[in-house]
Amino acid sequence: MKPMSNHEGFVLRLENFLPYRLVVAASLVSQATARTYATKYGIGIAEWRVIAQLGEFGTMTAKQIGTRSHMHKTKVSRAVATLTRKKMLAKRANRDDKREAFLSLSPIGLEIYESIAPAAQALSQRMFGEVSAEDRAAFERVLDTVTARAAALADTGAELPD
Amino acid sequence: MKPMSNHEGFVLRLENFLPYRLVVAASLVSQATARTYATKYGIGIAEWRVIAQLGEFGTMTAKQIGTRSHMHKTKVSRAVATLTRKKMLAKRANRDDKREAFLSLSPIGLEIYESIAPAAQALSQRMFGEVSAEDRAAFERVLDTVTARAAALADTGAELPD
DNA sequence: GCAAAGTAGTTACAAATGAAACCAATGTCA
DNA sequence: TGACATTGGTTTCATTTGTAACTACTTTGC
Repeated sequence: MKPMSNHEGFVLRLENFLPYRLVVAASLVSQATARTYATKYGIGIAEWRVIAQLGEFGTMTAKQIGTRSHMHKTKVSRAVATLTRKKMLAKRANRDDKREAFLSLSPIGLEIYESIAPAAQALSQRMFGEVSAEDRAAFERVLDTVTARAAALADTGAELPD
Repeated sequence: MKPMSNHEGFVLRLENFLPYRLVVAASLVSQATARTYATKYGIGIAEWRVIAQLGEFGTMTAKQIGTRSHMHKTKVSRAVATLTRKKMLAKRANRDDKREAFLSLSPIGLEIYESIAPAAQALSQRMFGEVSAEDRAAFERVLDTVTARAAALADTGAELPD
C-alpha cells in the first residue's frame, strides 16, 4: 500500500515496520488465547502462566515464576493469591528462608493443567500449523535475538502487560 | 532446560511454545519502545501509533485509525483527545457524514512525527539489525499468517477442538 | 553482635484499560 | 415518511495494571 502522506520528510511505513507488526501479532494471539482460556476454563492469562510454569517445573518460588515468565511480581502475587483461593496451588514454607515459599500445583491445579495444556498446544497448532519447518526455525531464531536485544534495551526496570 | 515436573501426563514446554515466546518478545519490544518515546518525547504508545498512522497516510477518520492499527476504539478516542489537547492534530468535519471527522497532523504534530519516526527506525535497527535477510523474510511470512489466523480466532471466538 | 542494606512478597493508590451504555447522525425498508 | 437498526465516536464504570511504599526476613560489613 502506498503512503498518502502530504508531507515531504521521512515516512515510516508501519506495514513494513517489524516492531509494530510483532506487537500487533502478539496482541491478537494473546487475545485469542485469553478468550479461550477464560471462556472454557474460567481462568485468566496470568493465572494460566503461573500454572504452566508449575506444570512444567514442579516447584518454584513466586520470584522464580516471575523471572522465568517475565511477569511483574505484583501480577504473580495476585495470580498466586487467586489460584490459592481456588485451591489450585499448594504452598509450602521454606524453612531456610521464611520470606519465600515453595509453590506447586495441587491435585485440582494439576487436573486443570492436564486439561488446558493440550488445548493450548492445539490452539498453537491452529495458529502456526501451516508454517513450514524452515520458516518456523527462522522465526524462532529471530524471536531469540530480538528478545535478547529488546530485553537489554528495556533493561532499566519496568515490566510486562500481556 | 529439562522439565522437573513431578507428574506423569502431558507437559507443555513453554520455552518451545511459540505463542508464549511471541508474546514475551513483543512485550519486551513494546516496553523498550514505550520507554524511549515516553522519556525522550513525552508521548504514550497509543498516541504515537495515532501519529504514525496519520504521518503515513495523511488524513484518516478515527475509525480507520482503529482498524488499521488494531486499537480499541476507546483507546483511539482518548489518544485523539490528548493529541488534540496538545495541538498535534487537526480535525476537519466531514460534511457528508457529520458523525465522523477527518484527522490529520498539525504542523506541531508533523514536527513530532518527523523527529520520532527516524528514532523508531533506529531503534528497530538495533533490535532487528543483526537478523539476516532470509530470516527476516521468513519472520515476516510467519507474522503474516499468524496475524491472520489469530485475528480470525480472536474475533469469531472460535472454540477449541476437544 | 548489630546496624545498614538488600530481598521475597503484599498492599495502597493512581493510571490505563475495555465492556457496555450512550448520543448524534445515517441507512434501511415498509 | 417514519419507525427501527446501524454506525462513528464519547463517556461511564468496574477491572486490571504498575509504581511505590511497606512488612518481614536475610545478608553484609564492621
